[in-house]
Amino acid sequence: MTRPYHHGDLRRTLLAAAAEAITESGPAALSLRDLARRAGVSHAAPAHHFGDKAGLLTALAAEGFTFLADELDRTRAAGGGVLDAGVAYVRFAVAHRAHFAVMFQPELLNGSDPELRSAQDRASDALRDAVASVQESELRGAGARIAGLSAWSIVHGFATLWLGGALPDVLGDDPEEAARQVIRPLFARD
Amino acid sequence: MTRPYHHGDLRRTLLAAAAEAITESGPAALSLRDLARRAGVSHAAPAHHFGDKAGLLTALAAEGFTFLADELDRTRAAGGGVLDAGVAYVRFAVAHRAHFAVMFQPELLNGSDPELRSAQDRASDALRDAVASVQESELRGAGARIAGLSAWSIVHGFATLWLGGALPDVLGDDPEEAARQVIRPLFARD
DNA sequence: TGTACATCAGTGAACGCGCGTTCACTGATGTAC
DNA sequence: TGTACATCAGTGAACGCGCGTTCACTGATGTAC
Repeated sequence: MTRPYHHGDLRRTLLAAAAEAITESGPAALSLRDLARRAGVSHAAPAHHFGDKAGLLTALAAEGFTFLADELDRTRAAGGGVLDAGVAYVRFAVAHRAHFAVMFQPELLNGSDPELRSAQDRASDALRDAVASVQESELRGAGARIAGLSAWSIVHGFATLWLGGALPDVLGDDPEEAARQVIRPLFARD
Repeated sequence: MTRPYHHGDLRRTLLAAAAEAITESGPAALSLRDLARRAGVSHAAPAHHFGDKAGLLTALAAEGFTFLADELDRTRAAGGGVLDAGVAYVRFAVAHRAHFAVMFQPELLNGSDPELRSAQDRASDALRDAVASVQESELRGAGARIAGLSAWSIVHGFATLWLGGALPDVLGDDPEEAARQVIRPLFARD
């Protein structure tokens, strides 16, 4: 009946609570005490797992890069092309907006954290693989390296603007469908 | 010799201090008391001008949209095309990264502020004008509306990734030159 | 199967700090006459 | 040119609050024998 002394999986629970809190009001408003409250645990507990706020956000960002890599790998395994990878990127950003909000803000993170580093590496490998499938002709003679950055820029920009509510209503409610339309001009053959 | 009682242009000074503080450590770390310290003014003074933190960030965002519109208008007046407008967008983001960091985070702002609204309108008019100059053929048959969103997405994404330090060193030090390379595949004719 | 002990997760009281907000005030500026 | 007065920008003391951090502690778990 009563709550057991040991939580069991507090680290995971705190990360989930952090994602929830960030989704509600952004990373700025996050406090460790608030997370403890959400997790139903004493306010000093989070420090045991993450040390401080940057530690927690770093763990969240690492988790985000892992999720992103998973999503891209899955798309690739299913035989998807670059366009599908782009849509997968947007799907990830929308599904995990809290993670996404934190992943590219280095000032909030411990950039040297090994777990973060390795998750980032996995994600950038997956991105590179996705882009490697573009035919030279599809990007009008841009080198493969630049092609990849163009693709990354357009999907990242779309996701950011979508999440910021900056895009017009014409695009409809479905972010994946909207993304496909907006991204296509970069890739479509004539 | 001694500081005069009236500051003279405190509002402007506070906005500049805010931009400086945000550039250093992001919007999360911003406090009105810190701004007052930077401006050499009593800690209660900022409230006179902005009410609260959201008010100040809203004013900053409005200023940002105005700067962006100015930059785009200038480019257009100089006879630049879409590609140049894209580069101008990136130039703006890099030159005013604090403004840029705040402009697309609606949860930090008073979305209904009339000054903000009108600055946003000016910027989106300028964006629309820039995109209107794209030839249909240049975007492979995408409608003009979609074309504009593709262009906006790619430059916004590039700027965000550049500022987040996420892009590889291959691109060099000059953001405008790098932007031109990365954006070009969306527009270049075969 | 039982006991002892080390380890570790989480507690809860205490602390000092920086914050936003309020409020009666004071100093400067501009305008009316 | 001079005086009175309204207006407004900025002051500074006071307040209560939520925060992160510390620390001695306690309860649970796992392992050695």
